Amino acid sequence: MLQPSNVTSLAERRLLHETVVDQLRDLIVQGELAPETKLNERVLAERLGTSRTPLREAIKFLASEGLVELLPNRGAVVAPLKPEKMQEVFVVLGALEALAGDLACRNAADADIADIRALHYHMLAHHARGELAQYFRYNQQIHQRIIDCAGNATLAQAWRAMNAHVKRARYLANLSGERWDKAVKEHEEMIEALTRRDGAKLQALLRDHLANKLVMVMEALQARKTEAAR
Amino acid sequence: MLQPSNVTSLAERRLLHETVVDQLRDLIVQGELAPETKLNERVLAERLGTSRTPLREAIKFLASEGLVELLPNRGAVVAPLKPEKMQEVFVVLGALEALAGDLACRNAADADIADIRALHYHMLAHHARGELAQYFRYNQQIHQRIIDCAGNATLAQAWRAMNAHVKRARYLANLSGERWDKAVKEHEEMIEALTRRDGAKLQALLRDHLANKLVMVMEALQARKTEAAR
DNA sequence: ATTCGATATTTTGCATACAAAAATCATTTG
DNA sequence: CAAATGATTTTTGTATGCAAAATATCGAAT
Repeated sequence: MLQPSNVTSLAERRLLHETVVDQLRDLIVQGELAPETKLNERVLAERLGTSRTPLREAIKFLASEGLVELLPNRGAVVAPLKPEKMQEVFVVLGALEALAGDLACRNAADADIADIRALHYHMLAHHARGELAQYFRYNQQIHQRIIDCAGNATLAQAWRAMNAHVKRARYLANLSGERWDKAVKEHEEMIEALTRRDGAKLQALLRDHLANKLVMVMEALQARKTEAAR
Repeated sequence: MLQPSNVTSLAERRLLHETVVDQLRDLIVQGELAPETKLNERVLAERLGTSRTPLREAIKFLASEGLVELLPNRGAVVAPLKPEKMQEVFVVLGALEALAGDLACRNAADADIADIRALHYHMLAHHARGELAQYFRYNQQIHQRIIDCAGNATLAQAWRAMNAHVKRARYLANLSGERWDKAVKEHEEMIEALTRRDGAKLQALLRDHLANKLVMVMEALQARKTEAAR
């Protein structure tokens, strides 16, 4: 007889360290912990309901992802959100997404493409209603699904790490109507290329899409900077 | 008055945790700790001359790089060296190196290219003498330098993480004379393209070069597998 | 008032302690 | 003799302790 109650036994067992990693990553990506915030171990450990040891392990883990910076004998800070870093991240992310797009065109099942198309229509709906937060959610899901369709877990992991940095910048990108429309149009073309399984085209579209995204993020960062200077 | 003795103060101060990360990474990459070896904390800490705390932090750090796997409540093991994983890594590495090659052709200083060319000749010399270990050393240095010339620290870090996996497989790749000659020839063309600053060409060459490297690694893995099966 | 310096406090980095889980081993039982 | 069971040991995961480094505080001197 099968053991239906047992299927989750291994997956469920989460280490405190991992939940701390996820919580802390969320805090950073959501901007709850602003860039360059000092991570006080005692305070943070209390806030997350653990002791310093698992928290320190989590900090080391996130340091490897580049979300926090370690300062010898001075603890750790949330990684600064520098324009130069953003440029670098977008260049790498462009290469990874382009690769993923190409692979997805070869490997995706028809059902996967249908799913992505469905997500796309959801996104269109939220765009039409001007619902930015939900638009972003579906947008992220679409990109995530394209990566997953590439069928390369190593690529997916590298992408996630890079994308975390982009997500962090997202909350300060106030999409102007014009830019938003353009982004949607680009998505339209991407879905088309994916449906036609035109890898070369999708690759190019993803590159352009990310390049435009970078421009928006850079403008937002510039705006934040001038705002901070006044 | 200036404080000339102070210039190294910040850089020099290394955390025990970091030296442990480096030591442990080396042990894994060099194959001293074989794939799937269980990492006993007490034993390893003693071997590296520290306590369990910094060791555990190092393990978490390397887990993020994918060199060790965490097993809930069962510690950690050196990441297995699976053919599927290798394929994935090489695909991603191909995209990263191609990108780096393209960027290097734009951004490298003439002096950098001259340096790389010099490394290339060193490598040729060791190839001619059949000195495999030294050949590998210069080979790695050349690839590293190309990445560096791209002028993208984020790219460089992502590359290093991927490359660690490849390095790990290297020690079991018994270069046959024929394959070795071919690899050298490919390097010859790469240097040429870089000198001409032909980014598109270098990109393509790097892709092919890595694809061939993958074939060699896969054969070696296959050989090891059949050997283990007897 | 500002800067410097000594002292007190906090915080980090590492080691150790302790409880819970896993692994091992011996014993028993079918 | 193999499998199962239970006790024992080992190992992991987390908390805590302690020394060293960094930071803050306060007062004195220019």
